[in-house]
Amino acid sequence: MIELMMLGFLAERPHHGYDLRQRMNALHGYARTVSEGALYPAVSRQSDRGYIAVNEVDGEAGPKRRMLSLTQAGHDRLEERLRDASGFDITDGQRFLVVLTFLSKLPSESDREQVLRRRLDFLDQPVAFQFEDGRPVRKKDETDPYRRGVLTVAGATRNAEIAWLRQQLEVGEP
Amino acid sequence: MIELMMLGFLAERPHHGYDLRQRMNALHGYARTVSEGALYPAVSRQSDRGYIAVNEVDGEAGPKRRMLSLTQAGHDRLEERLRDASGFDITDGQRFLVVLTFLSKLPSESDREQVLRRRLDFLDQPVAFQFEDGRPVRKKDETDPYRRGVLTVAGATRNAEIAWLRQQLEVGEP
DNA sequence: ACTAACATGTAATCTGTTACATGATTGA
DNA sequence: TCAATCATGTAACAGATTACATGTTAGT
Repeated sequence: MIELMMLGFLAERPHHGYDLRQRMNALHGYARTVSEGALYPAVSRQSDRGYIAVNEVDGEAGPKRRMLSLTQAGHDRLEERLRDASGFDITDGQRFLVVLTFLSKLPSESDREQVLRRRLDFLDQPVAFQFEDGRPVRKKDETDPYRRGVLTVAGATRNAEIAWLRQQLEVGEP
Repeated sequence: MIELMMLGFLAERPHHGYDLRQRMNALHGYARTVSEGALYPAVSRQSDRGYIAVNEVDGEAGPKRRMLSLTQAGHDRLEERLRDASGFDITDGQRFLVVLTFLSKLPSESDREQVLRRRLDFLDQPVAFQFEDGRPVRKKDETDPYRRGVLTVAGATRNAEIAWLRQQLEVGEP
Protein backbone atom coordinates (compact mmCIF):
# COMPACT_ATOMS: atom_id res chain seq x y z
CA MET A 1 0.00 0.00 0.00
CA ILE A 2 2.89 2.38 0.68
CA GLU A 3 3.87 2.01 -2.96
CA LEU A 4 0.44 3.03 -4.22
CA MET A 5 0.18 5.96 -1.84
CA MET A 6 3.65 7.11 -2.83
CA LEU A 7 2.95 6.98 -6.55
CA GLY A 8 -0.45 8.58 -6.05
CA PHE A 9 0.72 11.57 -4.05
CA LEU A 10 3.71 12.10 -6.31
CA ALA A 11 1.40 12.11 -9.33
CA GLU A 12 -0.13 15.31 -7.92
CA ARG A 13 3.14 17.11 -7.32
CA PRO A 14 6.66 16.40 -6.09
CA HIS A 15 7.07 15.84 -2.37
CA HIS A 16 9.98 15.14 -0.12
CA GLY A 17 9.96 12.12 2.12
CA TYR A 18 8.81 13.66 5.36
CA ASP A 19 5.99 15.47 3.60
CA LEU A 20 4.93 12.28 1.86
CA ARG A 21 4.82 10.45 5.14
CA GLN A 22 2.55 13.05 6.67
CA ARG A 23 0.13 12.81 3.79
CA MET A 24 0.13 9.03 4.04
CA ASN A 25 -0.63 9.24 7.74
CA ALA A 26 -3.39 11.80 7.21
CA LEU A 27 -5.00 9.63 4.54
CA HIS A 28 -6.14 7.18 7.18
CA GLY A 29 -6.83 9.84 9.78
CA TYR A 30 -3.71 8.66 11.60
CA ALA A 31 -5.42 5.34 12.25
CA ARG A 32 -2.32 3.68 10.88
CA THR A 33 0.98 5.47 10.54
CA VAL A 34 3.96 4.89 8.29
CA SER A 35 7.26 4.77 10.15
CA GLU A 36 10.56 6.14 8.83
CA GLY A 37 11.86 2.61 8.74
CA ALA A 38 9.11 1.78 6.28
CA LEU A 39 9.18 4.97 4.25
CA TYR A 40 12.82 5.54 3.37
CA PRO A 41 13.55 1.97 2.29
CA ALA A 42 10.36 2.12 0.19
CA VAL A 43 11.57 5.32 -1.47
CA SER A 44 14.86 3.59 -2.33
CA ARG A 45 13.01 0.63 -3.81
CA GLN A 46 10.77 2.75 -6.00
CA SER A 47 13.76 4.79 -7.05
CA ASP A 48 15.70 1.61 -7.94
CA ARG A 49 12.79 0.49 -10.07
CA GLY A 50 12.84 3.78 -11.91
CA TYR A 51 9.42 4.94 -10.73
CA ILE A 52 10.58 8.02 -8.90
CA ALA A 53 13.37 10.53 -9.51
CA VAL A 54 15.30 12.03 -6.61
CA ASN A 55 16.69 15.58 -6.69
CA GLU A 56 18.73 16.95 -3.82
CA VAL A 57 17.47 20.46 -3.16
CA ASP A 58 19.76 21.64 -0.40
CA GLY A 59 20.71 25.25 -0.09
CA GLU A 60 17.79 27.59 0.52
CA ALA A 61 16.31 26.60 3.89
CA GLY A 62 17.47 23.34 5.44
CA PRO A 63 20.54 21.29 4.77
CA LYS A 64 19.41 18.10 3.11
CA ARG A 65 16.10 17.72 1.40
CA ARG A 66 15.43 15.22 -1.32
CA MET A 67 12.68 16.15 -3.71
CA LEU A 68 10.89 13.12 -5.09
CA SER A 69 9.01 13.24 -8.37
CA LEU A 70 7.26 10.69 -10.53
CA THR A 71 8.94 9.49 -13.72
CA GLN A 72 7.04 8.40 -16.82
CA ALA A 73 7.59 4.79 -15.74
CA GLY A 74 6.12 5.77 -12.38
CA HIS A 75 3.02 7.21 -14.02
CA ASP A 76 2.64 4.03 -16.05
CA ARG A 77 3.08 1.94 -12.95
CA LEU A 78 0.43 3.94 -11.08
CA GLU A 79 -2.09 3.48 -13.88
CA GLU A 80 -1.30 -0.22 -14.10
CA ARG A 81 -1.67 -0.57 -10.34
CA LEU A 82 -5.08 1.13 -10.39
CA ARG A 83 -6.42 -0.54 -13.52
CA ASP A 84 -5.35 -4.01 -12.42
CA ALA A 85 -6.53 -3.54 -8.83
CA SER A 86 -7.64 -6.97 -7.68
CA GLY A 87 -7.31 -9.35 -4.75
CA PHE A 88 -6.89 -7.50 -1.47
CA ASP A 89 -7.05 -4.14 -3.26
CA ILE A 90 -10.69 -4.99 -3.94
CA THR A 91 -11.64 -7.13 -0.95
CA ASP A 92 -9.97 -5.15 1.81
CA GLY A 93 -11.94 -2.01 2.66
CA GLN A 94 -8.93 0.00 3.81
CA ARG A 95 -6.99 -0.80 0.69
CA PHE A 96 -9.93 -0.12 -1.55
CA LEU A 97 -10.31 3.35 -0.08
CA VAL A 98 -6.69 4.04 -0.97
CA VAL A 99 -7.37 2.86 -4.53
CA LEU A 100 -10.43 5.16 -4.62
CA THR A 101 -8.38 8.10 -3.40
CA PHE A 102 -6.23 7.95 -6.51
CA LEU A 103 -8.70 6.45 -8.97
CA SER A 104 -9.17 9.73 -10.86
CA LYS A 105 -5.56 9.30 -12.04
CA LEU A 106 -6.79 6.48 -14.25
CA PRO A 107 -7.66 8.18 -17.57
CA SER A 108 -10.18 5.75 -19.04
CA GLU A 109 -13.66 6.05 -17.59
CA SER A 110 -14.53 2.46 -18.41
CA ASP A 111 -11.39 1.30 -16.60
CA ARG A 112 -12.44 3.28 -13.56
CA GLU A 113 -15.96 1.89 -13.71
CA GLN A 114 -14.64 -1.63 -13.89
CA VAL A 115 -12.72 -1.08 -10.67
CA LEU A 116 -15.87 0.15 -8.91
CA ARG A 117 -17.84 -2.74 -10.33
CA ARG A 118 -15.35 -5.29 -9.04
CA ARG A 119 -15.72 -3.84 -5.57
CA LEU A 120 -19.51 -3.83 -5.82
CA ASP A 121 -19.52 -7.45 -7.02
CA PHE A 122 -17.47 -8.40 -3.99
CA LEU A 123 -19.77 -6.53 -1.60
CA ASP A 124 -22.90 -7.91 -3.26
CA GLN A 125 -21.90 -11.46 -2.42
CA PRO A 126 -24.16 -12.97 0.25
CA VAL A 127 -22.80 -11.53 3.48
CA ALA A 128 -19.74 -13.66 3.88
CA PHE A 129 -19.20 -11.95 7.17
CA GLN A 130 -18.51 -14.15 10.15
CA PHE A 131 -19.22 -17.81 9.72
CA GLU A 132 -19.75 -20.38 12.38
CA ASP A 133 -19.71 -23.99 11.22
CA GLY A 134 -20.22 -23.06 7.59
CA ARG A 135 -23.19 -20.74 7.77
CA PRO A 136 -23.17 -17.00 8.37
CA VAL A 137 -24.00 -15.67 11.78
CA ARG A 138 -27.11 -13.48 11.54
CA LYS A 139 -27.33 -10.59 13.93
CA LYS A 140 -30.46 -11.96 15.59
CA ASP A 141 -28.71 -15.29 16.31
CA GLU A 142 -25.75 -13.64 17.95
CA THR A 143 -26.05 -13.27 21.70
CA ASP A 144 -22.62 -11.84 22.52
CA PRO A 145 -23.20 -8.07 22.70
CA TYR A 146 -19.77 -7.19 21.34
CA ARG A 147 -20.16 -9.51 18.40
CA ARG A 148 -23.54 -7.96 17.74
CA GLY A 149 -21.66 -4.66 17.68
CA VAL A 150 -19.20 -6.05 15.16
CA LEU A 151 -22.09 -7.11 12.94
CA THR A 152 -23.82 -3.76 13.36
CA VAL A 153 -20.77 -1.69 12.50
CA ALA A 154 -19.59 -3.93 9.68
CA GLY A 155 -23.11 -4.01 8.22
CA ALA A 156 -23.46 -0.21 8.30
CA THR A 157 -20.09 0.19 6.62
CA ARG A 158 -20.99 -2.28 3.94
CA ASN A 159 -24.36 -0.70 3.24
CA ALA A 160 -22.92 2.79 3.00
CA GLU A 161 -20.38 1.65 0.48
CA ILE A 162 -22.85 -0.35 -1.59
CA ALA A 163 -25.17 2.66 -1.74
CA TRP A 164 -22.39 4.94 -2.90
CA LEU A 165 -21.14 2.47 -5.51
CA ARG A 166 -24.63 1.88 -6.91
CA GLN A 167 -25.21 5.59 -7.17
CA GLN A 168 -21.90 6.06 -8.99
CA LEU A 169 -22.59 3.23 -11.37
CA GLU A 170 -26.25 4.16 -11.65
CA VAL A 171 -27.40 0.63 -11.04
CA GLY A 172 -30.31 -0.49 -8.89
CA GLU A 173 -30.72 -3.51 -6.68
CA PRO A 174 -29.09 -6.55 -8.28
CA MET B 1 -3.52 -9.71 14.83
CA ILE B 2 -3.01 -13.40 14.04
CA GLU B 3 -1.88 -13.87 17.63
CA LEU B 4 -5.03 -12.30 19.06
CA MET B 5 -7.33 -14.22 16.73
CA MET B 6 -5.54 -17.47 17.57
CA LEU B 7 -5.81 -16.97 21.32
CA GLY B 8 -9.40 -15.78 20.98
CA PHE B 9 -10.67 -18.72 18.98
CA LEU B 10 -8.76 -21.21 21.11
CA ALA B 11 -10.33 -19.70 24.23
CA GLU B 12 -13.70 -20.95 22.93
CA ARG B 13 -12.56 -24.49 22.20
CA PRO B 14 -9.57 -26.37 20.79
CA HIS B 15 -9.03 -26.14 17.06
CA HIS B 16 -6.51 -27.59 14.69
CA GLY B 17 -4.55 -25.29 12.40
CA TYR B 18 -6.58 -25.59 9.24
CA ASP B 19 -9.78 -25.01 11.16
CA LEU B 20 -8.31 -21.99 12.91
CA ARG B 21 -7.28 -20.52 9.61
CA GLN B 22 -10.79 -20.84 8.21
CA ARG B 23 -12.27 -19.07 11.19
CA MET B 24 -9.70 -16.29 10.91
CA ASN B 25 -10.54 -15.84 7.24
CA ALA B 26 -14.27 -15.85 7.93
CA LEU B 27 -13.87 -13.23 10.63
CA HIS B 28 -13.14 -10.60 8.02
CA GLY B 29 -15.55 -12.04 5.49
CA TYR B 30 -12.53 -13.23 3.52
CA ALA B 31 -11.56 -9.62 2.93
CA ARG B 32 -8.11 -10.55 4.13
CA THR B 33 -6.89 -14.11 4.34
CA VAL B 34 -4.24 -15.79 6.44
CA SER B 35 -1.82 -17.92 4.43
CA GLU B 36 -0.30 -21.20 5.62
CA GLY B 37 3.08 -19.51 5.60
CA ALA B 38 1.71 -17.08 8.17
CA LEU B 39 -0.33 -19.50 10.23
CA TYR B 40 1.97 -22.42 10.97
CA PRO B 41 4.99 -20.34 11.98
CA ALA B 42 2.63 -18.33 14.20
CA VAL B 43 1.40 -21.52 15.85
CA SER B 44 5.01 -22.52 16.55
CA ARG B 45 5.74 -19.14 18.08
CA GLN B 46 2.75 -19.22 20.39
CA SER B 47 3.60 -22.77 21.33
CA ASP B 48 7.21 -21.79 22.09
CA ARG B 49 5.92 -19.03 24.33
CA GLY B 50 3.78 -21.51 26.19
CA TYR B 51 0.45 -19.99 25.19
CA ILE B 52 -0.87 -22.99 23.35
CA ALA B 53 -0.54 -26.74 23.86
CA VAL B 54 -0.25 -29.11 20.90
CA ASN B 55 -1.68 -32.64 20.96
CA GLU B 56 -1.21 -34.98 18.02
CA VAL B 57 -4.55 -36.67 17.47
CA ASP B 58 -3.78 -39.00 14.61
CA GLY B 59 -5.52 -42.33 14.28
CA GLU B 60 -9.27 -42.09 13.89
CA ALA B 61 -9.83 -40.23 10.61
CA GLY B 62 -6.83 -38.62 8.91
CA PRO B 63 -3.14 -39.16 9.40
CA LYS B 64 -1.76 -36.07 11.09
CA ARG B 65 -3.88 -33.60 12.93
CA ARG B 66 -2.56 -31.39 15.66
CA MET B 67 -5.10 -30.23 18.17
CA LEU B 68 -4.27 -26.84 19.60
CA SER B 69 -5.59 -25.69 22.93
CA LEU B 70 -5.06 -22.69 25.16
CA THR B 71 -2.89 -23.03 28.26
CA GLN B 72 -3.40 -21.00 31.41
CA ALA B 73 -0.56 -18.73 30.26
CA GLY B 74 -2.45 -18.38 26.98
CA HIS B 75 -5.61 -17.33 28.78
CA ASP B 76 -3.63 -14.80 30.78
CA ARG B 77 -2.01 -13.51 27.63
CA LEU B 78 -5.39 -13.11 25.91
CA GLU B 79 -6.78 -11.11 28.80
CA GLU B 80 -3.67 -8.96 28.95
CA ARG B 81 -3.84 -8.36 25.19
CA LEU B 82 -7.50 -7.27 25.43
CA ARG B 83 -7.18 -5.23 28.59
CA ASP B 84 -4.08 -3.38 27.38
CA ALA B 85 -5.42 -2.84 23.85
CA SER B 86 -3.94 0.46 22.70
CA GLY B 87 -2.21 2.03 19.73
CA PHE B 88 -3.29 0.46 16.47
CA ASP B 89 -5.62 -1.92 18.31
CA ILE B 90 -7.68 1.17 19.13
CA THR B 91 -7.04 3.44 16.17
CA ASP B 92 -7.29 0.91 13.36
CA GLY B 93 -10.89 -0.02 12.66
CA GLN B 94 -10.13 -3.52 11.39
CA ARG B 95 -8.04 -4.33 14.41
CA PHE B 96 -10.54 -2.86 16.80
CA LEU B 97 -13.25 -5.10 15.39
CA VAL B 98 -11.04 -8.10 16.13
CA VAL B 99 -10.59 -6.85 19.69
CA LEU B 100 -14.39 -6.44 19.95
CA THR B 101 -14.94 -9.97 18.68
CA PHE B 102 -13.15 -11.39 21.70
CA LEU B 103 -13.82 -8.67 24.25
CA SER B 104 -16.32 -10.75 26.20
CA LYS B 105 -13.37 -12.95 27.22
CA LEU B 106 -12.23 -10.11 29.43
CA PRO B 107 -13.87 -10.81 32.82
CA SER B 108 -13.97 -7.35 34.36
CA GLU B 109 -16.78 -5.14 33.09
CA SER B 110 -14.91 -1.96 33.89
CA ASP B 111 -11.92 -3.21 31.90
CA ARG B 112 -14.20 -3.88 28.95
CA GLU B 113 -15.80 -0.46 29.26
CA GLN B 114 -12.41 1.19 29.31
CA VAL B 115 -11.52 -0.44 26.02
CA LEU B 116 -14.74 0.85 24.42
CA ARG B 117 -14.13 4.26 25.89
CA ARG B 118 -10.64 4.46 24.44
CA ARG B 119 -12.04 3.73 21.00
CA LEU B 120 -14.80 6.30 21.44
CA ASP B 121 -12.28 8.91 22.58
CA PHE B 122 -10.27 8.28 19.45
CA LEU B 123 -13.33 8.53 17.20
CA ASP B 124 -14.59 11.64 18.98
CA GLN B 125 -11.50 13.56 18.02
CA PRO B 126 -12.21 16.27 15.43
CA VAL B 127 -12.34 14.38 12.14
CA ALA B 128 -8.66 13.89 11.51
CA PHE B 129 -9.59 12.31 8.25
CA GLN B 130 -7.71 13.50 5.20
CA PHE B 131 -5.72 16.65 5.54
CA GLU B 132 -4.49 18.93 2.82
CA ASP B 133 -1.93 21.52 3.90
CA GLY B 134 -2.73 21.17 7.56
CA ARG B 135 -6.52 21.49 7.59
CA PRO B 136 -9.07 18.76 7.09
CA VAL B 137 -10.75 18.37 3.75
CA ARG B 138 -14.51 18.89 4.20
CA LYS B 139 -16.75 16.96 1.91
CA LYS B 140 -18.18 20.12 0.35
CA ASP B 141 -14.69 21.36 -0.53
CA GLU B 142 -13.72 18.14 -2.25
CA THR B 143 -14.33 18.14 -5.99
CA ASP B 144 -12.86 14.76 -6.94
CA PRO B 145 -15.88 12.42 -6.98
CA TYR B 146 -13.89 9.41 -5.76
CA ARG B 147 -12.46 11.32 -2.85
CA ARG B 148 -15.96 12.49 -2.01
CA GLY B 149 -16.83 8.80 -1.97
CA VAL B 150 -13.99 8.09 0.39
CA LEU B 151 -15.25 10.81 2.74
CA THR B 152 -18.83 9.56 2.47
CA VAL B 153 -17.98 5.95 3.23
CA ALA B 154 -15.46 6.74 5.95
CA GLY B 155 -17.91 9.15 7.56
CA ALA B 156 -20.77 6.64 7.58
CA THR B 157 -18.50 4.01 9.11
CA ARG B 158 -17.35 6.39 11.79
CA ASN B 159 -20.87 7.53 12.67
CA ALA B 160 -22.19 3.98 12.89
CA GLU B 161 -19.44 3.03 15.27
CA ILE B 162 -19.79 6.13 17.42
CA ALA B 163 -23.53 5.53 17.72
CA TRP B 164 -23.02 1.92 18.79
CA LEU B 165 -20.31 2.83 21.29
CA ARG B 166 -22.40 5.62 22.84
CA GLN B 167 -25.33 3.32 23.19
CA GLN B 168 -23.18 0.66 24.87
CA LEU B 169 -21.62 3.15 27.23
CA GLU B 170 -24.90 4.97 27.69
CA VAL B 171 -23.36 8.35 27.08
CA GLY B 172 -24.80 11.21 25.09
CA GLU B 173 -23.10 13.74 22.85
CA PRO B 174 -19.77 14.78 24.32
C1' DA C 1 -9.73 -41.27 -12.73
C1' DC C 2 -9.88 -36.73 -11.34
C1' DT C 3 -10.87 -32.65 -8.79
C1' DA C 4 -11.72 -30.22 -4.65
C1' DA C 5 -11.25 -29.77 -0.04
C1' DC C 6 -8.72 -31.24 4.08
C1' DA C 7 -4.29 -30.92 6.57
C1' DT C 8 0.50 -29.61 7.57
C1' DG C 9 4.57 -27.73 6.69
C1' DT C 10 9.22 -25.25 4.64
C1' DA C 11 12.21 -21.72 2.16
C1' DA C 12 13.26 -17.51 -0.20
C1' DT C 13 12.07 -13.16 -0.30
C1' DC C 14 10.00 -8.94 0.88
C1' DT C 15 8.29 -5.62 3.91
C1' DG C 16 7.33 -3.54 8.25
C1' DT C 17 8.34 -2.35 13.29
C1' DT C 18 11.16 -0.66 16.79
C1' DA C 19 14.75 1.69 18.21
C1' DC C 20 18.49 4.35 17.40
C1' DA C 21 21.42 8.16 15.31
C1' DT C 22 22.14 12.66 13.36
C1' DG C 23 21.40 17.40 12.68
C1' DA C 24 18.73 22.00 11.52
C1' DT C 25 14.99 25.20 12.54
C1' DT C 26 11.29 27.36 15.17
C1' DG C 27 8.95 29.10 19.11
C1' DA C 28 8.26 29.52 24.33
C1' DT D 1 17.94 27.16 26.72
C1' DC D 2 14.85 23.70 25.93
C1' DA D 3 11.37 21.27 23.59
C1' DA D 4 9.00 20.35 19.47
C1' DT D 5 8.93 19.80 14.77
C1' DC D 6 11.33 19.18 10.51
C1' DA D 7 14.22 16.00 7.87
C1' DT D 8 16.79 11.81 6.64
C1' DG D 9 18.53 7.65 7.44
C1' DT D 10 20.33 2.69 9.40
C1' DA D 11 20.23 -1.91 11.82
C1' DA D 12 18.21 -5.78 14.19
C1' DC D 13 14.39 -8.18 14.30
C1' DA D 14 9.70 -9.85 13.59
C1' DG D 15 6.35 -11.08 10.54
C1' DA D 16 3.95 -11.84 6.11
C1' DT D 17 3.70 -13.35 1.10
C1' DT D 18 4.50 -16.42 -2.39
C1' DA D 19 5.47 -20.58 -3.96
C1' DC D 20 6.47 -25.02 -3.26
C1' DA D 21 6.13 -29.89 -1.20
C1' DT D 22 3.55 -33.71 0.66
C1' DG D 23 -0.19 -36.71 1.54
C1' DT D 24 -5.43 -37.95 2.70
C1' DT D 25 -10.35 -38.06 2.05
C1' DA D 26 -14.74 -37.30 -0.31
C1' DG D 27 -17.49 -36.56 -4.22
C1' DT D 28 -18.38 -36.83 -9.38
